[in-house]
Amino acid sequence: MIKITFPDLSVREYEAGITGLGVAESISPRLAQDVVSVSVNGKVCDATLPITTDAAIKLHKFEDAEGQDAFWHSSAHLMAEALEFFYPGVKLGIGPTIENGFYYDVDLPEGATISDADFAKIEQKMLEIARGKHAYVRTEVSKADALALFTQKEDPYKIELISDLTDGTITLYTQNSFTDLCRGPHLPNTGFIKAVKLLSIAGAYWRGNEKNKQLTRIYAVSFPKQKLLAEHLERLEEAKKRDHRRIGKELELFTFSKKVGMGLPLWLPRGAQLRDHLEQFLKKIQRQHGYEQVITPHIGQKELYVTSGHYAKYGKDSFQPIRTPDENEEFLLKPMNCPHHCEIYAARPRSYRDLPLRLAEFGTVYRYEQSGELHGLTRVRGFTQDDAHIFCTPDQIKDEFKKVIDIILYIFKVLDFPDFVAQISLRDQHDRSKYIGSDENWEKAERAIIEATQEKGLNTITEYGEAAFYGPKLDFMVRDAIGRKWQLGTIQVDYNLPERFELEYIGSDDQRHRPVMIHRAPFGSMERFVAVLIEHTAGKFPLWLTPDQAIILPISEKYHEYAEKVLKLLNNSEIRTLIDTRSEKIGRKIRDAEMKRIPYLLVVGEKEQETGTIAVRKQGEGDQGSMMVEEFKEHINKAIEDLLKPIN
RNA sequence: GCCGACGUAGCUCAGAUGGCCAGAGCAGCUGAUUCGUAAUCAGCAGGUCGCGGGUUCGAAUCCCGCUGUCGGCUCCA
Repeated sequence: MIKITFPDLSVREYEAGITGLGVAESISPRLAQDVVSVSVNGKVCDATLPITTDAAIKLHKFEDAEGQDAFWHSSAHLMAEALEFFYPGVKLGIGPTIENGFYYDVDLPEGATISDADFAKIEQKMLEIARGKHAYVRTEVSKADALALFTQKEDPYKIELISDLTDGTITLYTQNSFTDLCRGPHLPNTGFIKAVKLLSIAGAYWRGNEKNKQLTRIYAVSFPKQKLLAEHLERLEEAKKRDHRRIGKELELFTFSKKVGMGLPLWLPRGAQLRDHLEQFLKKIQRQHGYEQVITPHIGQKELYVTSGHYAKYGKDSFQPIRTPDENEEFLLKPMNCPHHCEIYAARPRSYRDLPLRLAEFGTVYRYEQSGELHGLTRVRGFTQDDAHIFCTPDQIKDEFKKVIDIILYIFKVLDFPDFVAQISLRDQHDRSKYIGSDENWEKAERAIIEATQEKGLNTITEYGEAAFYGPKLDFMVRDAIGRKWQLGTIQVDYNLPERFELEYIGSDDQRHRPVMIHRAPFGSMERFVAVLIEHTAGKFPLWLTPDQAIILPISEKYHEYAEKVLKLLNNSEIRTLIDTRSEKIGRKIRDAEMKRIPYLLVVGEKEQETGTIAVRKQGEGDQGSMMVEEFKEHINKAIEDLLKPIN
């Protein structure tokens, strides 16, 4: 007999060799139906794996992250089997679980194609196999046997994967007619899978390397109940409604023009107004934090970027140089503001007393993003960074860094940004060829970031290989409506540019020293920030409630006098008022047209005149009831305050 | 750049298997209606069917190229 300990620390005894499933059955048959995997001493395993010694276990259902992982991964195997059925000879890459479902990368046989028209039959086949309740059978094999199996299947991808594995740890899983190299864990059998939906198809490079062959990636999702699938699809639809591209169009915030060029946003009056609010808000914070605004031109001589090192790194993949009548002259559209700011720093001798020097600019930059990269406002070719560069002494770095973190956290808090992830991006641990600058400086910079975040008590994740080519960074990532992560705020330590531009300051020791530079942009870019802001505030924040857009609407002339009185009482210059009376011939048209844009409709009629109130209707929310004028005044002021919150 | 899908009036979309002068709703314009309040009534206007080739007696509908958008991959100073 062995002792099994449950998460609530209760203990039960079982025969050695009991499986997780067996344990579940001993508790209740209903539970056994739902158990998809089990953690044994913290390690997730098949629910059918015999447990031979005392152990602490936790049973996982589909609802648990661990359960979901096994469920979707098993579904990937199921999809692979269906694909083998329709595309004999298909070669398989990898088929992992992802955040919302799973995918399988496959190399279709010569000449074969797959498109969304094929999805239905594949789904049908998967369900057909699933209904057979085939067990997922685990086998441990030697490396040689595994290689032999996939050599026979002529699958170069699996062979490559196996080659990287150590002998003795290799397992295969088989369900029905299909065997795959896999670590597991898996569902007890295919019968758990009751609903599947293939979502999309995409090209994906083998092992994520552009130089490798491009495989066909098929995204899908599956559920243990049809209803869950329906709900999932429903959620996806709902999320699409919050897409900033859609809302931006509906609210007339921004647009794009084929003629102007792709990835070059055109801000419409209201979008510009919103963006301006944000700029004013940030400018004010920055003033309080000792930043000084500067303005620099949109172009710079090629030489500037040769000096900065950007030309060598990005020159050929950027907008190409602008020629002038002078053959020897070449200018580049600025892809970043740093070099210009370096030259401002270098404009005169600097003393340690000048530092930290914080130069800020809403600088519009142009980057030639690959055509397939463009995406609404989140990835564009011309955008405005809320940029600033802090020039400081090496001992000021950490402190300055922390102050920037404060600004970013303050902004996120004020704008009620939900979940963000603070990501520390460091060098690739293996390949250091893509970075410029000395190891020593890199290490100093990396340490400064890590310490600053620790001292700020920031929860961070660390990504290796994500650093910029000139230095490590701390990024604040936020998700958009459909779950994609975007980098918004960013802070980067840079030892390189000061060196390349030979920036100096005279220290208290009367010697020349090299300053350190911190790049930072709390919003990241106005475009991306507005995009994410729109998606996060859609439906809850009166984005388009601007102070001049409330309307007073007396229902007819006979109540005009009372309406005048109401107006006087409201007496709020922030509220634009429109009086609709027939005598003034404003009429229904204005009303109808304005209705769409005006958040509050105030109605004054007989009833109101009697009770001394006004009727209030709010766009999209219906009647707010009759209110005393003073009450409404408070109400509207509150709404305006909410709107202006980021500005004050 | 790569894989896949898509591209019809300002917006949302209809237009099997190629064939009467390309349709609807909303928005716009004109006029009527003044109606407790997001779709009042009548009329008008609005489209090189993304662009360019080709097949055909005939193409928005089929083929090719280009371009843009969307979903991914790679990239993201």
